[in-house]
Amino acid sequence: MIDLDVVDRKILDLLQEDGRMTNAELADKINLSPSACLRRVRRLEDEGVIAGYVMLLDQRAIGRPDDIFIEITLVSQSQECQEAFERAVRECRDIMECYLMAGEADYLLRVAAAGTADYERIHKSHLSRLPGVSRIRSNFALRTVCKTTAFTCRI
Amino acid sequence: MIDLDVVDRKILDLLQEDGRMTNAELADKINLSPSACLRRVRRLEDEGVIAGYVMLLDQRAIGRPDDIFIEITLVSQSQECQEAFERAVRECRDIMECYLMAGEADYLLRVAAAGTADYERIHKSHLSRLPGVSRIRSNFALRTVCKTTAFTCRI
DNA sequence: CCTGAAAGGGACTGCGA
DNA sequence: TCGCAGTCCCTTTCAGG
Repeated sequence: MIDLDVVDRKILDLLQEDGRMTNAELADKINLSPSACLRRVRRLEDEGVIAGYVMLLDQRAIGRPDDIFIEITLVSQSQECQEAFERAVRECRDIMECYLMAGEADYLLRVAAAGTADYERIHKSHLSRLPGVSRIRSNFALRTVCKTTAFTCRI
Repeated sequence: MIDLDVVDRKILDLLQEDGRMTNAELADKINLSPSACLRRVRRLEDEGVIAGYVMLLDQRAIGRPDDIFIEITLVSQSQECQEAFERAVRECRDIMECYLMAGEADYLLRVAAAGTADYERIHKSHLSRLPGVSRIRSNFALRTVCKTTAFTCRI
């Protein structure tokens, strides 16, 4: 576990909000010279604190506004069964997230779809064909209340 | 709904993978001049296709490796009840996502915690104090099988 | 750990096609 | 739309404290 000082936290907060902020602007906001600022950012990247930088698409604008959460139960929790299922999940580009769960269902998935008709297609051609599935339960999200990729770096 | 040509899709694919790629490198990869490339990126930003650029933190490295999915049922689905609940949710920095759901539970939340003890703290001091809650059901994720912020721009 | 200087490269704009 | 060319700013490294 890496320890982060106040300046590191400020850097992380700012870059979580704007991943393309220039080093010069970042340095200015934390009152540090650009070279010192860059060295800290590189250190955070090298240490693995910073996982990466990404562009986010607007789900609506690209025509996939709907989120569906899917609980999946497997016929068996054997290692082979899980591995086969997970391999297939990772290859399906409609599945945005997948978690192995404690509790009732074995897996929780999030799929992004273009309405119910598109979800039916995804269900038919992908989800129902995932190996070792015994039960699928789909839950539609009506609206996203909030969503963030940013963690609060408590100072 | 905006129509995106093949070049736009390539731009979106590349920037979703690396949000800090320089315009010069991006232009090179799509075989376009930097000025033409930059113009397209700006158009995609202005049109709202690109929602933004963010840095991603490694949940493990910052000491919050655990994801908990929480189904919440309200005492009433009246508009006031929903609004009060959602306002409180948006102010809680431990809640990473919240969706209004169709189906059994009213809301689905994701919380990032530092182990079960930390989740107990979050549950006690935040979740159980959210207004109008009748039932809370917590589901721990044992492992993240896959997770992406990137949509496939089918070419 | 920091600052500052210097070189090299990128971002952005205006113009002609 | 594109590409080109010019200007300005940023990135990055290195020397020195």
